[in-house]
Amino acid sequence: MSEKYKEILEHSYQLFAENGFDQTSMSLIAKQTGITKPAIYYYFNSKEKLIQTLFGHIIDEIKFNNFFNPLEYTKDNFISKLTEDGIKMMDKQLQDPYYNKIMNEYYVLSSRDAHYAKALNTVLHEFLEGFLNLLKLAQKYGLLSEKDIQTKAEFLTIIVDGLDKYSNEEYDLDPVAIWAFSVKSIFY
Amino acid sequence: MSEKYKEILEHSYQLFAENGFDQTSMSLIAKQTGITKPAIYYYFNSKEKLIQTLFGHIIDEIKFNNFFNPLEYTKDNFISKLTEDGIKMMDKQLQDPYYNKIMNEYYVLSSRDAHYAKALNTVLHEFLEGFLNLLKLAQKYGLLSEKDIQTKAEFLTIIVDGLDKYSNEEYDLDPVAIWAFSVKSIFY
DNA sequence: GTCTATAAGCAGATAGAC
DNA sequence: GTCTATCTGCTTATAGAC
Repeated sequence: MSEKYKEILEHSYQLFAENGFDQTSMSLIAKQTGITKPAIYYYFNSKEKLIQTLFGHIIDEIKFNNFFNPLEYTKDNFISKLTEDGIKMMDKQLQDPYYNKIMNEYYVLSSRDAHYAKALNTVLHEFLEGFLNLLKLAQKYGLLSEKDIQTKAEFLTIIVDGLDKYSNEEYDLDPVAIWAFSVKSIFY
Repeated sequence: MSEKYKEILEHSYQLFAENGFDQTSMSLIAKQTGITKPAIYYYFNSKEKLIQTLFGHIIDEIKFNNFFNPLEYTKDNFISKLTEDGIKMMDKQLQDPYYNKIMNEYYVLSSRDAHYAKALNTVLHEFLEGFLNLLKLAQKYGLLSEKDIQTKAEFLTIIVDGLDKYSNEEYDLDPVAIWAFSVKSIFY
């Protein structure tokens, strides 16, 4: 892929996050990238295509396996490892000031466009299955009863998603404490 | 307040939820309301003013006290009552197909406009304080240790918010089970 | 590949008649 | 209060030169 192509995507990411899709014109993206509008249309047939392409790249970054690796979980480290990995995930997404904002944009899009809804649903289910597998492993280690496994996986998925939303300075919640408590509460 | 004024707000609510603020023109709102665009400007100075006014009305509906009343909580019914009220809240918001979508719109707005951010933060803190008071009551009843009270209140707030988001047919999670589990997990 | 110039349309908002 | 008509500006997108 060409260098300009990547640059356009990078500036789009930032500008869409800051202003939203509708309030970010192709002209503004062009200006920020240091080219003109028709140059963007050379790489992307339409604004919608640009938004879709960007979405594909973002989706690839938020796979469950990028944050949680079952192979690293032993009987002894299980609870602390799960706590730790969740915190690392929050930290990573906090370091990108645009991540949360642009995800909100795509979440709104998904409520009106089945294409986006389907993709975000897939991400959700990867987390669901990921946590489910992790909890089954915990069960094998004898750390967990088989009861409520499905609910507990859904529970963790929702918490992870929610903490993301509230993990910034605007809200004075304590996401780390909440996650630690959540993890602890499934091992009773 | 005039009848037309209310009608404009009602149609705005629906259209903003369905299409988003930017994709909903004043012309469309006028058309749906059965009037012309200048008639809307007679009631609202600007589109922004319309969006703000609507926001004020919505905010009034999502106060903690509309869903949870501490006076109804006794030592015996506490856990089941808390579970029940949470479910009622989800049900109520599910019955309005526009609620979630328009709240997403305002949430996105809040990430760019301090006015909206402040108001939504207030709502969040009312829930936080509400749950905190409820948990202190539970503590008085001897149902709870004083440990982690703050974290547990934040925990419930985030769960309630997250369940809202995933309480619709698109996602095959089981919000009732998750809420029930969450409530149970704070009384160990 | 990247540009200048431009098309075609819709947005928010208002003037002024009734 | 509500209308018709209109202004101004910005939007996505393209034609065609270099």
